[in-house]
Formats: sequence, structure tokens, C-alpha cells
Amino acid sequence: MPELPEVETTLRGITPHIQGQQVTEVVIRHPQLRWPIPDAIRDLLPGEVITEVARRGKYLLLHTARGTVIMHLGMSGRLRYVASETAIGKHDHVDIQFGDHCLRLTDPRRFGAVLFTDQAPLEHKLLAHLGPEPLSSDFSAAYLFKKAAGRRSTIKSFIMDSKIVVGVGNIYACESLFRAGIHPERAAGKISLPRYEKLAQAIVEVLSEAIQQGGTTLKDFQKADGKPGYFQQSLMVYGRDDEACLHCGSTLKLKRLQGRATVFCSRCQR
DNA sequence: AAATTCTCCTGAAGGC
DNA sequence: TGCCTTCAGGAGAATT
Repeated sequence: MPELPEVETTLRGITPHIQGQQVTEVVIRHPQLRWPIPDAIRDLLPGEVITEVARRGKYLLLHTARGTVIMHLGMSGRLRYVASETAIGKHDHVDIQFGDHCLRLTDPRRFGAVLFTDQAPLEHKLLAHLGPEPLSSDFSAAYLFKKAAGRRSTIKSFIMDSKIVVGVGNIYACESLFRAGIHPERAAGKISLPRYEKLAQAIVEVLSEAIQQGGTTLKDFQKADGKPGYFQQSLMVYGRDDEACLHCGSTLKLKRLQGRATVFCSRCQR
């Protein structure tokens, strides 16, 4: 379940291998991901050079002179740069080949996506309405506070809304709210600016630390095994329901909000 | 406009 | 041992 730190780690892992490289062939074994993979990927990409690799939210962007590949890893997606002869696994759906190596997309649950646009990629339907990057200067407590005015949705679904801010998935939403001492079900519009200061800082810290942890697995990027960086991170609440709060010792609670597992401390988070 | 529900998919886990 | 059921989970689409 790639969250933003894992997507960023993926970006950093693949960029040195494919930037400036020419695509020789694209093999699509299973075109049915979240949306059908467009023929343009296979038809237009060979011969093109990857001029830049970028990220917007959890979307990865592979720029070429003829257009941009937009990729999303969904729940279970994984990109690896491997020798082309590497044995094909059951869920290896796409290879973008660069001579004797390829960028291979593996995605058991097929919630991921591979799309193509010849327009300005940031104006693509999927990207045009995304909120600011949490690690950019556009993201701040003041921004959150202003956006939250009048909102009655829970703070958890508010910060997980990609139109508000990108890249805060379920795990990091739980962790950020714990760090900020805010109850996940509190109405977004009823939180003070000082509390948003804590929350914004918590989001930045949690994501930054996770990216740093992801970096520790970077050197092993080409290996097939190795857990995602965030599982090595010491998570304070996520996955620790019925265990003791690391601050006060109370038993952490699990509650489903909008179908998502939400773990919190009812004593520390108000 | 905002909030909620539905949907895609498969592997893992639990029940019997 | 094995079959069946249940469920997680990102995020766009549909619905209210």
C-alpha cells in the first residue's frame, strides 16, 4: 500500500536508471488495471527518451517529447528496474523496456493505473484539482484552517482528501492526528488555528521521516524483497489497536471511519 | 458545494 | 486439508 513516502522512494529509485534513456519497447501483459492501459503507451513510447521523471501527489510522471506517462501504484503496485530477462511473475503487468533492462510494474490487486496524455500533464483531469504538496511551501496551518472553515466532515477524512492536500493516506493520517493530539472524528471546521499548526507540523514531520526511512531501502531498490520503508518506521498508533498508548498507557482504540481502520488514543486525542 | 457510498481486485485470514 | 466467506484499502465515480 504505497503511501506518498513510498512513491517518493520509488521516484528516487527509478529516476537515475531511466532519465535520459530511450524506450525500446513496451510490453503490456494485462491492460486491465484501474482503467484500461491506452494503446498510446505501447504505440507512441518506443523511440522516445524519458526527459524527466516527476511526482504529483501519489502519481508518477514520465515525461517525453510526445507526451507524459501518468502512473499510480494504487494499493499494491510496485515498480522495479530489472534486467529484461528477469522471470515474469503472475502480476507483472507492464514492462517499459530500455534495451536489456526494463521498468516493470507489478500490481496484484490492480488498483494502479498507467495512462498517457499529450497535453500539459498537470492539467490532466486526474491532476488538475489536486491540493498542494504537503512538503511544499503552499502547505501550511493557515491554508488548512482556511479550507476547513464551515466543514463538518471529520478531520481525518479532511486531511485524506486529495483536493485539500495530496499524499496523506490512512496510515499517516492516523499517525499525524496522534502526534497533533486531535481526535480523528473532530469536525474539521471546529479546530482552532493553533491546533492546525500542530497538525500541519505533524503531517510534514511524519511524511519527511518516512521518506528518510524509505531512503534506507533505496540502495536495495533492485532487489525483489524488502519491506516498504514505512513498516520499518516506528508507528505510534497504526496497527497497534488494543495495545498501550506510547504516551499515556491507555488502550488504543480501533474504529472504522468511512471504511478505513482508524486507530487512536481517546485520552491523548481530543 | 459538500458529504457519503459504491466500486475496482486479490491475497490473507478466519470459520467450519 | 480445503473450501467458502469476509475484508482491507486509494481514490475516482456515482449518488444523495
